[in-house]
Amino acid sequence: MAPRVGLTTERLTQAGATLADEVGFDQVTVSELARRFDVKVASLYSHVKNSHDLKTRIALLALEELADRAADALAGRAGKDALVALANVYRDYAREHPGRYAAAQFRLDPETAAASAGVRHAKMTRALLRGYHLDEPDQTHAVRLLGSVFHGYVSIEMGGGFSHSAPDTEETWSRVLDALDALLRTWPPAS
Amino acid sequence: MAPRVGLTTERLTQAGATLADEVGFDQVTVSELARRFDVKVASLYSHVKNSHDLKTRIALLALEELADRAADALAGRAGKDALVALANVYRDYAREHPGRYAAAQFRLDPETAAASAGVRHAKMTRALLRGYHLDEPDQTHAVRLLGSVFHGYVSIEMGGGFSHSAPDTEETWSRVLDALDALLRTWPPAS
DNA sequence: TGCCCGCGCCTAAATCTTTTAGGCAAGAGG
DNA sequence: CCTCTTGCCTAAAAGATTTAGGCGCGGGCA
Repeated sequence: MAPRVGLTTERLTQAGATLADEVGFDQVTVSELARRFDVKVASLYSHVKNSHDLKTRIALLALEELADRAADALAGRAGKDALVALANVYRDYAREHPGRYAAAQFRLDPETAAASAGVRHAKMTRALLRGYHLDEPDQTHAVRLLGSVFHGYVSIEMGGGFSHSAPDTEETWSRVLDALDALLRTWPPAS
Repeated sequence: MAPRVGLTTERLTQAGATLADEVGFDQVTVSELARRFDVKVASLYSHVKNSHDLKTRIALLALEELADRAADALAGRAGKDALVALANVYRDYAREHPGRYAAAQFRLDPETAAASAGVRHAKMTRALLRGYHLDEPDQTHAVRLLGSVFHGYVSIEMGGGFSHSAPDTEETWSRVLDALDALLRTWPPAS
């Protein structure tokens, strides 16, 4: 028999992410992963604590990848240019890697979340907003609005929620970004 | 033994929804449901086709409940009043019934989705937008934007994504609705 | 070179969920 | 009063999760 396959936590996480993209994040199973490595299931338990641990690692991987892409996209851009670039990072990532994107939504316990790349995401959105000259607490409100729109749009679109309706989602997406840009430039005062 | 417990598809769906709120939608299992009815697992399979069928029914139930609440909330309201009311229906429902809300996001196959209360939701959002005098295709863009913000905000908030940051989410929520109202009143033309 | 020891993968086993097939009996309708 | 539907049962197979413990190969020791 092939003596040693060379399992590591990192390889398992990577393979898990690939598997997620292929079959969906919640179909990611320790058994299926073992099958792919042609290895007995129990062998994986030396590298990941359990199924939940595996999923957490995939989630953290996805968050890192997303943050890396976002950082690249924001480099050298400002204003609406940066807004569009960041928005497209999320949308494109979700399309290219649906399983990983779903993983990025995996509910992490607070300590894990605090140590994750999630904080980088928040920082980048804040950096983006510097171009719109919003003071606190409006900046935080805007960060949350942008997060909501990006996540909400992408997840509804990927869930097929916008299908079979008339204007294609491409056009809506660009008009939504126009609208957000306009909104950020003239952020309304508290009512 | 208790001869007949009185299982029906409806009671199972209801109990499944309650279970979802208690333990989370993806912890809803045929076995757990059987346990709650103090009945053997196989007995449930005369009432629901399988696990996926059960979850679909819970999803449809949640969509109906949400649509009913939305219809109530919109009755007699217009403009920003209606906007805030509808937004709060989603947010409150998610807080009261997290499992059901998660169920409402369950990916339905196209035919099922078309026959679901999902279409009522779209119609109500359009009704709301009549107060803002948007013509097609802008109205559709706005429907999608509102759906994205509502869903995105609620799911991030429930996932703890907004926790431990300074301005409380209550304030952000009201400012986001202010912003959306302002945006809809001055919807920017195509760039 | 030879040995040994830890790590990587194994077997075994318990527990749980899903799903199908077939059976018995209680209660509704004639 | 009989029968037939149907509601819940037993039985069983298949797959997932997780733990406990074993054996051999390769790298580091002498």
